[in-house]
Amino acid sequence: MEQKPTRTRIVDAARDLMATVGLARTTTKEIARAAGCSEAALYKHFTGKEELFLAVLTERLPRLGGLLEALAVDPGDRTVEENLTEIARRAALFYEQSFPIAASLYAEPRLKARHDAGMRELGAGPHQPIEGLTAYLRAEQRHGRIGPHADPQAAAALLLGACVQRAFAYGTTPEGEPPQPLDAFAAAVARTLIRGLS
Amino acid sequence: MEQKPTRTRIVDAARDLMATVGLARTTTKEIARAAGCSEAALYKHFTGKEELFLAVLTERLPRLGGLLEALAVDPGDRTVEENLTEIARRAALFYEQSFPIAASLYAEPRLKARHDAGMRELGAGPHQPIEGLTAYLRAEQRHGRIGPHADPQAAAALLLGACVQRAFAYGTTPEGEPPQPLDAFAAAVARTLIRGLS
DNA sequence: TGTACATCAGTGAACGCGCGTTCACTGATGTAC
DNA sequence: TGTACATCAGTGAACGCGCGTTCACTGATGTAC
Repeated sequence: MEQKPTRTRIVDAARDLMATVGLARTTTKEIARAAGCSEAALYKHFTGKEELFLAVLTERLPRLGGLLEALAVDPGDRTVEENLTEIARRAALFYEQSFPIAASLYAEPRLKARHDAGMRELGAGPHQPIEGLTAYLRAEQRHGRIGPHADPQAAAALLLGACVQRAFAYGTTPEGEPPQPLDAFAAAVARTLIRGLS
Repeated sequence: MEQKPTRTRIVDAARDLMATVGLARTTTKEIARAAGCSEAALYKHFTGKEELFLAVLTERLPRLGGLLEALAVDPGDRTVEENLTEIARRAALFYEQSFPIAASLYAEPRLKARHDAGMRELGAGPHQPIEGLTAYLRAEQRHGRIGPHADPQAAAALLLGACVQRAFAYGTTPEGEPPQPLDAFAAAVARTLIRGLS
């Protein structure tokens, strides 16, 4: 049976523990146990625990970039509502996965600051999806498929905000299940954003 | 000079440390130092550290309930857009304050679970603002001030989501300043939510 | 009034534990000649 | 081919430190008679 490289197993193990037992209880001992190596082995691959966590954050957290940039370049032949529904669907999934880990960084501001700095250097970070979606909406606006007086940035903040909020508010229910299935949620927010309250 | 009761000083000190140095570095030693008492004194008022944190969460985190429920009962004589702008303003301020602390609970799922359970018992929690805003929007719908086919729940998720997202994405910038002043942000999201993208 | 005792908020010093990290070492693999 | 040495991923055991918690104690206040 094929064995992945030790470094990979370590980073995977750390990521899994962060997602399940939380940053505070992700100790070197537990990481080593889950990765099937000694604690000392961690220090062959990382200078210390903080570097290991940074590796998890940069190498194992999903990105949302792709879809948004692709759409901004070529909106395709789907309707705006179809596109926004798909974006909401993917964004909600993305935040469901990444929010718990990203949020836990608030408990360790030093680690968070280092991660934020690293992200900024790559031009990434939590503001990136907003900018990507804003760019897509501007493109649609140029094509005349959304109104000339609409506010793409506000619209992007609304749509992605609803997706973040879903992860934030419903990681809280007893068994963590949101009140509304993903597809219904995505369709409802996209539709409401487009039509407004009139 | 008047001296506040020791318990109050302890909870205040813990809250301040959680907000500044983060949950992980809020140690009993630092709390005692900031409160101006001995570490042993903490255990005269709380059975342990976790109980102290729960006290901070239930006694020192702001609530958003009031405004929303008041509006649901009596929408007043302001326009829907004026009301939503004010809601967005207050919600953004609310999340700015409470989000960093609430988020850091993801690092300590055990503490988070106990807090969530306590909130649920009080009928509170992060879903409460959504329900409150949904109720307000339904009231406006009955008054005919928003369209009969609009989706109040989706609209509530969008508006409050944008406010959460603001706290989440812009706690990240180098000096933490959002790109848009609060009032402009609130006006833009309220306006966009009402008018849609047409 | 004085005296004896109870109560209670708060303390200084210690305790044990679990944590991140380091150390001397091993055993497998590669390489020079 | 065999031999001597270098390299390197990984280990078991130990280390020191900082943490949350406890303990025996103090001093102020209240109360019964």
